[in-house]
Amino acid sequence: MPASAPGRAKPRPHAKKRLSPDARAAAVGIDNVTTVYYELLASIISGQLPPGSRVAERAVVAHTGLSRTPVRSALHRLQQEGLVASVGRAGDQRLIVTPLTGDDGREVFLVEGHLEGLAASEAAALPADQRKQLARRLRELNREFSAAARAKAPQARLFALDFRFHETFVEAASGPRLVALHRSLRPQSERYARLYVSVLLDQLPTSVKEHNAIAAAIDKGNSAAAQRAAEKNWQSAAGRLAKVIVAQGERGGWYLQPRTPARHKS
Amino acid sequence: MPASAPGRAKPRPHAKKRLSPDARAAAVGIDNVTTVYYELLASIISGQLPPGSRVAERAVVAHTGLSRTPVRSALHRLQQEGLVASVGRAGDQRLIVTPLTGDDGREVFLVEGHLEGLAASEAAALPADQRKQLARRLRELNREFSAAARAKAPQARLFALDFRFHETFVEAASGPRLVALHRSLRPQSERYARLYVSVLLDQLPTSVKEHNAIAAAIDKGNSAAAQRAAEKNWQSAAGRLAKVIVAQGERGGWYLQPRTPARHKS
DNA sequence: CAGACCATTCTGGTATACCGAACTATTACA
DNA sequence: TGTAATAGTTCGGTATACCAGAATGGTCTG
Repeated sequence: MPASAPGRAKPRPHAKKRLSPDARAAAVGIDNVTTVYYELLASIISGQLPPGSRVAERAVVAHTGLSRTPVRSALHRLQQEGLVASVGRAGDQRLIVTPLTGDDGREVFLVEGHLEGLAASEAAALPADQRKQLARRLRELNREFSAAARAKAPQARLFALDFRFHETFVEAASGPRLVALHRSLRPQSERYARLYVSVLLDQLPTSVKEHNAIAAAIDKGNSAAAQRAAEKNWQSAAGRLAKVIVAQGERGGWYLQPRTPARHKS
Repeated sequence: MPASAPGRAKPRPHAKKRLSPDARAAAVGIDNVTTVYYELLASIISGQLPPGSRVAERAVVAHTGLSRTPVRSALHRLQQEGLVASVGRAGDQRLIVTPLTGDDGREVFLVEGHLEGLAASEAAALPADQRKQLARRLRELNREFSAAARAKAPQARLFALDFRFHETFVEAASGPRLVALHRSLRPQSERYARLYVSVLLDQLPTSVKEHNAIAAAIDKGNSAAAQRAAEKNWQSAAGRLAKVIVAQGERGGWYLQPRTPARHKS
C-alpha cells in the first residue's frame, strides 16, 4: 500500500494552518516527527508497507496531513536505521521500504544475537541479589510466553511477550547506548519474524527452553553461559529463518520500481 | 568554540540564493547535509567543539552559509548517532555536544570491542586463501603502525593507521549492517581516544602486540581466538581510559549551560 | 511507422517565514 | 530597595514555495 491509500483513517484530516505540535502529542511531549515515525514504523513492521514498496515523501504528507518537514525527518530517521533505503543515483533518489533478503536477515539476527549476548553476560555479572531477582522475573515472563504459546495466542501477543523477555534482560544491566542499539535493531528482526511467521510458530517450544537457559545462566551468575545462551537463541531462529526464506523467496527486490506514471492533461 | 567563530574560512561565503546542491558536492554526488555533517563531525572529534558545548542550529547556519534545513538534517543525524544530545524538556530543547564521561566511555569501548570481536570471528571463518591474504595485509598495516609509533609520528597519523587496521578486518568479512554500525560507532571511541591521548601513546606497543594476535588468529582460522583477541584490544584500551578519566576528570557536564545572553536594544 | 523531441510531472533538496515556549533583563510599582 | 510584570530575544518545530534532475508518454518529423 503506497501510503496514500484512501481507506485508512487519517489521524488529522485537514489539520493545516499552524497547530504547532498537535494536541495529542503536546500533552505527552511527543512531537510530530516522532508520531509519524512510529506510524511509518508500525506500517513497515506489520507489512502494510511491503518490502520494496515506494515511500514517497509527498504521499506520506498527503496521508498524515502534516507538512513535508517533519515527514522528512521521520523518513531520514528510518533511513538511518535501515528500515527505508534510498535507491537511484543522486538527482533521482527514491525511497523504498528495505527489502527482506536472506543475507540481510542472517546478518540482522547475527548482530542482534551478538548484542543480546553481551547484554546477557552483563546481566549475569550483576550482584547476586539483583541477578536473582532478574532471573525470577525472566522465568515468570517465560512462563507467560510458554502459556500463550500453548494456548495458541494471536501472533501479536506472542511477539510482544517474546520481546518483553529479551527487553527485560537487556535493559536490566546494559548502559543506554547498548539499549538504544538494541531498540533500533529490534524492529528489523521483528520484520523478518512477522513475515515468515511459520518459523517462529514451529519454534516456540525451543525458544521457551532457550529462554530458560538464559535465565538459568543469569541466575547462576555465569556470564559466558548467559552470552552463549542468548546467542544460541538467535542462531536457532536464524537457521530456520534462512530455510524459510529460500523456500518462500525473498521479499521486495532492490530494482527500481517504476514511478507513479505522469498523467498528462490531453 | 561555539561554531560561529568568525576566524575559520567559510566554505561558501555568501552562497545564498539557490545554488542547489553546491558545485563541489554535485560533482562527487555529496549533498549539503552530508557536507555539513562531516564538518561538524570533524569539529566534534577534534575537540574544536568541546564536549558539553552548545550547538545551536542557527549558529551552524551562520557558520556554514547554508539554510536551516540541511543543517537540521545533519544535526538530527549526529543526534541519532549519539554525538550530539538534546537536553531540556520539550519546548525548550537545546543541543549540546555529548559529554565524555567515564561510564559512557566504558560502554562505548565495550560495545565497539564486542562488535569488532564479531567481525574478527567472521574474518577468521573466511576460506583459507582469503583469510591468509587478509592476515598478510593486516600484518603489513600493523608493521606500518608499529613503525610510525616508534618514529613518534604525529597523533593524527597514529589514529589513522590504527583505524585502518581495524577497518580492514571489519570490512573484509562483515555484512553491510555490521560495517555501518562500526562506522557510526568509531567516531565516538575516537573522541575519547583523542581527548585522553596519553593512554593511547603509552599503550602503543601493547596495541601492536594485540593487533598481531588478531592477525595470527585470523591466519589460523581460529574464530574464537580472533574474537577474544579483538575484544581484548578494546578492553585494555578501556581499562587505561577509565584510569585517565578519573585522573583528568570528565569533560562537559550534562547540566544546562546558560543560553547566549539576550542582548536588548536600549 | 519508427525514432527523436519535448512538455508535463514526480521527487528529493533547499531556502525562508512564521509559531510558540521559555529565558533574560529591564522596567514598573509598592 | 525589593519584587513582580513585561518586552526583547533565543531556539527548535513547522509550513510552504521554489529548484533542478530525471522519467514518462504523447507528439512531431522523416
